[in-house]
Amino acid sequence: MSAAREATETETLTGPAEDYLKAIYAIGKGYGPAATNEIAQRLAIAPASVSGMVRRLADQGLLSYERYHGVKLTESGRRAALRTLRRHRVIEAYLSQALGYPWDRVHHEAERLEHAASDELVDRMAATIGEPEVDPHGAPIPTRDGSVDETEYTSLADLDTGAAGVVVRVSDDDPEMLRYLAELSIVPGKKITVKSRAPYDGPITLSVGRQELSIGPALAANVLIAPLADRGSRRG
Amino acid sequence: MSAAREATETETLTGPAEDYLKAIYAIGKGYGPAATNEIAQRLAIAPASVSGMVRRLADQGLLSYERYHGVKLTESGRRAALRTLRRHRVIEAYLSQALGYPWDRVHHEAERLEHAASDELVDRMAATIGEPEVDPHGAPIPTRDGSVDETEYTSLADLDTGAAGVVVRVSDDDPEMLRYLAELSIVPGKKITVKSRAPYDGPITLSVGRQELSIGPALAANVLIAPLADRGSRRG
DNA sequence: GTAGAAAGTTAGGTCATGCTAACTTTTTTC
DNA sequence: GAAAAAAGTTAGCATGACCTAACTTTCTAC
Repeated sequence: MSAAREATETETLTGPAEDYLKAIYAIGKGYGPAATNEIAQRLAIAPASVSGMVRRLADQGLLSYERYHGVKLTESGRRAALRTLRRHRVIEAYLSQALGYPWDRVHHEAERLEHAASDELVDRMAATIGEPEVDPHGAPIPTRDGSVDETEYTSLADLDTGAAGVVVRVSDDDPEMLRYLAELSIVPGKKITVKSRAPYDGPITLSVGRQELSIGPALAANVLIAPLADRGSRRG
Repeated sequence: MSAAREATETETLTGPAEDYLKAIYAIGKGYGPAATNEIAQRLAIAPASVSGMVRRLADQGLLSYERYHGVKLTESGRRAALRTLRRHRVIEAYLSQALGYPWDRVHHEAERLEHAASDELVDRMAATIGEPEVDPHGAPIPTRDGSVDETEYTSLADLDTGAAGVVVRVSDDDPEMLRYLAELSIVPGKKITVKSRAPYDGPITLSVGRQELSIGPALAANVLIAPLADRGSRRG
């Protein structure tokens, strides 16, 4: 409706603008709407600040915006978000694999580098470590041409008692949590079975490898699982 | 004299501020004064813009400044400049050695990354490629604790006819020039002998390896040489 | 269906970084 | 040593990105 300027595609985005697009992408899972407050919270800024930036991004044709209602990425905004996401995740993977960066700190470093690294650098990094498909936390890396695996996984907090699955992804932004998860060896690729769940948001008891352990639901919510069919899984 | 705020050292500098410090360092070779116009020219901004930033940097105790006269880095400013310079050059070396980046483009990429990369990342890069002492253009890399090789070399434009020397360093910021120099194999480490010099800023004829070639003085000025003692150098 | 809560916006301010135009100071030149 | 040139500065403006405070709109609950 509004006369949004045609996005010139080559137009270079500022660091903060890229951060907004990433946040909006994350909230709406690529397509859905994002609320002002939620964007503000994710970026740790005041809601009032979001209104201004959102207008600028809308002017650039990166998102559609109607006052007092949420924003949605346009196709061009989605592509821009995915470019940044690709950078971020390739950088994370590279730092981890090529430079031995600890997995709890790659996110922080990548947050700054993603705005400075050229596409060529990111592509060279990806090539050097063998075109990875996921980052160190299991998040899928968008391809150069902007496609991503958008599979939605169940969180460990929602897995039924007795169910088993493989950890596919964990939240990436809390170093302390990441260190704890690594300690429990809850890392992408690990098989997990839910042994029991205490009621009233009580602890969830798991078996991971040959260990048995309990974690709170808040932590479990940060672990995404690809469920395994129950029947036939005789090997524990 | 002026009540400069004590530099808190950990205070984080903005990208532009780091660029100013680098420029001032380069102009004054670490210690000398830098003129407003020269800073402006190097950073490709208007002289009027320099006055403002210079005041801010002086307030932060990074440089000493007296109106209408040049600026000089303070000890703290010099350290900050060297930190940035170390980042820049380590990144250049890393891009070149670890990622196969062409030497004419590492400068441009490093210009942006140097403001985003953490010290930890830079140190890991340096360690990974074996703690290099120079960048791909031959510029010395400052150490972690802020010392640099400050040897001043003669430019190829100033070398006498008949004199020989080894290329130690070339300018890093003009990709086209770098490609041309590489073509002529005028690269750090190469031995060069000045065969003749045409008068009135005419071409300089060199022997490089088993080739003989002529270059203009403008290009020669961008090549720094460590002279070799003439006598005894029987092997050409 | 209206009152209060929640969400979102505008108004007005700040800071860093740049700009141009007009002015001042310093340097150079004869 | 005075006039012209060069160098440097201030004044005033713009932009991006943030802030708080005050206001408006929308949603929720009864």
